[in-house]
Amino acid sequence: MSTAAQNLVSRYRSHTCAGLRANDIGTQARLSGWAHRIRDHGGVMFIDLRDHYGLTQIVVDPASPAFKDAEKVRSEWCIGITGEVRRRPGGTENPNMPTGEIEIFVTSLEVLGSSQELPLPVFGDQDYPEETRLKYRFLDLRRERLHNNIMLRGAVIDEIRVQMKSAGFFEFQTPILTSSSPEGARDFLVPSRLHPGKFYALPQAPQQYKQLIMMAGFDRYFQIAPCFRDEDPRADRFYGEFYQLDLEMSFVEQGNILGAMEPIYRSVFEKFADYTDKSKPRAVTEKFPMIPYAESMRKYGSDKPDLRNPIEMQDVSEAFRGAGFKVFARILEESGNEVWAIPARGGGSRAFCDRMNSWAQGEGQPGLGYMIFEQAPEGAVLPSESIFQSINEKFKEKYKSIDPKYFRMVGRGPIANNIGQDLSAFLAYKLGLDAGDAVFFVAGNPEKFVRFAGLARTKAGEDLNLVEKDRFAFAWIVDFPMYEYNEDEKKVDFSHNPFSMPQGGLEALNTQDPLTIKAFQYDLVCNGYELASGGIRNHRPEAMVKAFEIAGYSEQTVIDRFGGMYRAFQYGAPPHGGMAAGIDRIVMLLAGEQNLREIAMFPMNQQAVDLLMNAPVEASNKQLRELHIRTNLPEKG
RNA sequence: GCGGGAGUAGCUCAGCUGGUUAGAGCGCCGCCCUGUCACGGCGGAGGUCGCGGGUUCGAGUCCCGUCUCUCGCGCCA
Repeated sequence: MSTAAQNLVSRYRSHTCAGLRANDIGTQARLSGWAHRIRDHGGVMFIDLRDHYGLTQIVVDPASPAFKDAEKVRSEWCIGITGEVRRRPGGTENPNMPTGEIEIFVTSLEVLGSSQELPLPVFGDQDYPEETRLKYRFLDLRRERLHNNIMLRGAVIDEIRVQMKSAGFFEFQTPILTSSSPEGARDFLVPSRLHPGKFYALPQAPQQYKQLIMMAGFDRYFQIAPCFRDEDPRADRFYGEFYQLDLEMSFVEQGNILGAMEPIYRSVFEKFADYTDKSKPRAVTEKFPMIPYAESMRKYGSDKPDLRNPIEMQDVSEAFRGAGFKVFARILEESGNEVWAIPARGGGSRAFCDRMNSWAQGEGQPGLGYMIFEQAPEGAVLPSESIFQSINEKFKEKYKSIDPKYFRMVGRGPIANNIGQDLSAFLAYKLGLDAGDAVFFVAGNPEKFVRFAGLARTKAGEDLNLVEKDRFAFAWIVDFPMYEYNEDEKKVDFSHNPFSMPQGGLEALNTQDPLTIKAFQYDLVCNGYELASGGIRNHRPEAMVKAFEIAGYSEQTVIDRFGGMYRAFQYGAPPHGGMAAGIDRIVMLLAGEQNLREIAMFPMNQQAVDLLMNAPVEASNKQLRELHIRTNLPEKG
């Protein structure tokens, strides 16, 4: 017997509730666990006894001295029983449970912990309000689905650790009590007792530490790192604390990092692909496509596209410029404005298009223009290939051959009527749409409408059932812009990580319009979630100073705020880069859940309250005095 | 901070246009039942309809206010 198996045996049990099989028949066994389900037939009663490992049916009848005790047992009482392992009578075996061939005839029963009436049943998989579930999280965690999710989480982290180590990474711990970082999210501050008026901050990420580890020559680093951010939560974003697979590598370019990590992410996802259905493992993208940020925004209206949705948007401004549909033609007169098409395969019905239109109005849009495609009726005047070619020249594109079926395509709806059938048929061709399909249009300044266009793409894909649910669709999003224009503060700002290396280095910073500079900055996306984010770091102090100068920070500011790193850059900094992946989101996707609370043991609610532990709470006056803190609360109204 | 949804029994929910005793399933309590595995049958207890105000002969239902939860927006380099 292994040490692990021996450790399971004690005064309370000889086996776990998953341990007994037909070859144990006739032996004495002692089990402990919870009364999962009780079936009392008067003369004979059954209890499914549950522990972490499984279920075993125990049985008592009036011949047993334990009968009286057993009759008192209720759901979720913790009990220990002794009895004889018996073969179940012919025809009463349960093939659905691993222990289904046997049962234990109980001769003694000890109540180890009784239970009040349950606020939340453990049996069954019904949904319950978050508030109840979180307040009684210990009961919720007994339930099969959540219990399994938590075990999955541990297994995923184990697997990541094994993979990272075998890929040559070393695991290091970095401080939790550290210094505030000025960029990014709101910090958690920890008052210093020894330094009155000063504060530590919890790390939003070990960003500076891991770069310093590279300066220190450790070459490859990773950590399952707790990170802390004081921002409002979402279904896919915890309040307060979360875990990242944080890693950094020296002497690498972007391709080395993506090349090192892609097989690891893929194999972790492949390993647990069958978690939701043992007979149907979910497919994982074989080669992660690399999509430039600008292309992702154009095609999918998002920098974290769900690639299970096959819809790709296109700029079709040229079809509307100067054409008969006055609304769009007028919008296009303003420079920078465009018209984008959202092709919707199978969406060619008035009912669907009207539904999309009223959805768009609910999103605060004036509406959503559309066109429905049909076969041209017999005898209709059809456009010719030469008409298509001449329209196509406006798009400055070359098409090799045109399937004649597109000449037979007719657009329906007000927009089609205004731009004419030649253009409508051409749009069907350009978007690859058939009779029975539809296309939606958004017009205006792409920077303003791109978010809505992305939502419309998602909405159409989901409503038309175009999204392939049972797979993990990965992609690298690369070439993020280094800077963006901050409308509120009317200044140029870092768009992502300020420590990223600009493409073109110092020279680009000195010569290019900052808003056109791209960074060696990349995200890993999967099914519409941002799973990881990283970059090649800017390890040259003069380039770092220049990069911050463009965003309006002086060299002295850089020294004050990133003193350790600035200093380290002066002493032989190696080229380096890395990334950080959200462990919680990875587990959530693998578990097939939509909410992070389903994969965390003791999460807070959306109000950032821990209903189980009752946090946060007021500090005592003694604690506050030691910390030299006086509260200054808003007056209650 | 803002917007959507929700709040009725221990739990999940139903309760149409206002109408007299507010229902169902699960759970709980009692009785019956010796082969169930979502066991079954009979009976019972359990409700300030989130809270406060208003309209009305009459409010779970309509109006106003307020609280709580949840999803989203802002925020999250």
